[in-house]
Parts: sequence; C-alpha cells; structure tokens
Amino acid sequence: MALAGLSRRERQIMEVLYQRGKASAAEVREGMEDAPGYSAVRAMLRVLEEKGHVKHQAEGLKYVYVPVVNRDKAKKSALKNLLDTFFSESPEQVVAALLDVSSKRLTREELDRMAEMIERAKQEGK
Amino acid sequence: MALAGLSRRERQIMEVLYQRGKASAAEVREGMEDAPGYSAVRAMLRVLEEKGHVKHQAEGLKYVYVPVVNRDKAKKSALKNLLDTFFSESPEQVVAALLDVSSKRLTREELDRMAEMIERAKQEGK
DNA sequence: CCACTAGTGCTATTTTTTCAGCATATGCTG
DNA sequence: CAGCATATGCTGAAAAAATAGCACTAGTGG
Repeated sequence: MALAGLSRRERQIMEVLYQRGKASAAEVREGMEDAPGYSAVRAMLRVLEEKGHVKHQAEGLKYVYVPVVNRDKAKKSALKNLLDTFFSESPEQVVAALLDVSSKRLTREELDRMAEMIERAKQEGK
Repeated sequence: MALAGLSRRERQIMEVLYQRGKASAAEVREGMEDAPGYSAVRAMLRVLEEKGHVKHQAEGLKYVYVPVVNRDKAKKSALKNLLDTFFSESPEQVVAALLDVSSKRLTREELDRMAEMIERAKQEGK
C-alpha cells in the first residue's frame, strides 16, 4: 500500500499530494493540518523522495512534487485497506455507509449513475 | 478521525482492533505486519490507552483491548477521509472502484442489495 | 513443591521522526 | 544596483516512537 509504512507526517503529506495530484512544498504545507514550519515540510519531502515515494520536477522556479505510485493504484489499495479494516470485506456495507455519509449531497443523477454501474456489473457477472 | 494523528505502529494496532473488535496483546501482534516483539506491542497498547484511544478489560486471565471510539464512527470518518483524498469527494467514483476491486467476488445477491439501497436513497431524496 | 507457561508492570535504550535555522541562488522591483 | 520575496541545500538537535529486557504474579501439570 502506498500509504502504509509511513510515519504520521509522511502520510499526511502523501494524502495532500494524492488530493492535489501535485504540489510544491508550500502548497503541501497549506494542505496539512497543524502544519509544521516550511523547512520541516521540505525536509520530509526530501526524505519521501529518498524513500522513493515521491519525485519532483522543476516547474518554473520551484519544485513540484508528485507521488510515484499513481493515484489509481494508491486509490485501490486504500479502498482495499478500508474494506479490510472496517467493512469485513463487504462491499455492500461500504455502499450503505457511503449513502449514509453523503446522502444529503447526492443528487438524483449521481444515484442514477451508481445504479447503472451496478446494473452493468450484474450483466457482466451473469 | 480515529486514526489520524497516530504514529505508524499505533495506527496499525488500531486497525487490527477495529478489524477484530477486540483483541489481547498477543492477538494484536499476530494481526500486525512486520510485528515487533510482544513487549513492544504491549507498550504501545499502554500508550494508546493513555492517549485515550483504547481501553482494556480483564477477560479471564488476560487483558483484552477495545477501541474507545466505536467502530461505526471510526468507519464513517475513515470513509470520509478516503473520499477526500482519493475520490474528490465523489461517491460515484467509490462505487466504481468498489465494483472494480471486488468484482469477481460479488454475488448476484450482493449486487441486488446494493441496487436496492440506492433505490431506497432515491425514494427518500425525492 | 517445582518447573513451565502466559500474563502484567515498568524502564532503559535505540531509532525515527520532526523540526528549525542558516547559507545560498534567482528573479523581480524601484 | 540594492532590497525583497521565494526558492533550495544542508545540518544539527529536540521530541516522539519503537523496541527489548527484566522482575514479578497466577495458574497448570507432574
């Protein structure tokens, strides 16, 4: 898993990076809760780079950091982990929780699209 | 969040506890990847208790540890976090990933139940 | 009773993590 | 050009985390 094995701060940083796709040290810092000093963030990004979790590219004047493991893979393994630790590997329960957590914000259209996805899965599995 | 702000090991331990509901130090240890020595696990459980994340109860001869924040709350906040960092807060995408990750294992019945849940959400939201 | 196993409590030590500060480079502005 | 803002590179050190080890207690089997 892309997030496992990381220290608290490292994890926080990786989450920001996955959220934004890419970010400079300063941006990462902004995205962090209880952000430490700028130096600290940079130091940690450097460590993360050494460990091979992120890479940087010059963009204009500054460095922009990007996760090495692509978002999609990280996403899947994060989901798997969640499934594992909280949902007893039961996807249904995830859907239930999902509807619960975000029920107010879900539009009719979104619900329709979800239903459709499930419909399609049924077809395929038949 | 019940898992935020924890160190790597602490987090690992909490995940095991949420997975199993409750566990003795030895069981927690079994559930951990790259498990450290037994003493280490116990020490961390003690720290987690001090910090108020777990509590213990004597069960027979040994102590059994339980998370303080109940599973359901922890579950929701973990899901919210996932949504936030990987799915741009889009529940649909979660469903898509869910179907993708576990498509093989999903039975017709499970899919039906999911569809039904969504159907119900539509009714309510109408 | 003695040895053995499986617990607990506590503490000391090592390793990681986290952080701040300084020196330096670059572009921009008046 | 001088001053300022914004970068990076690096290093040292405080703080937190992770771990091992020891002493002790309570059952259990011989």
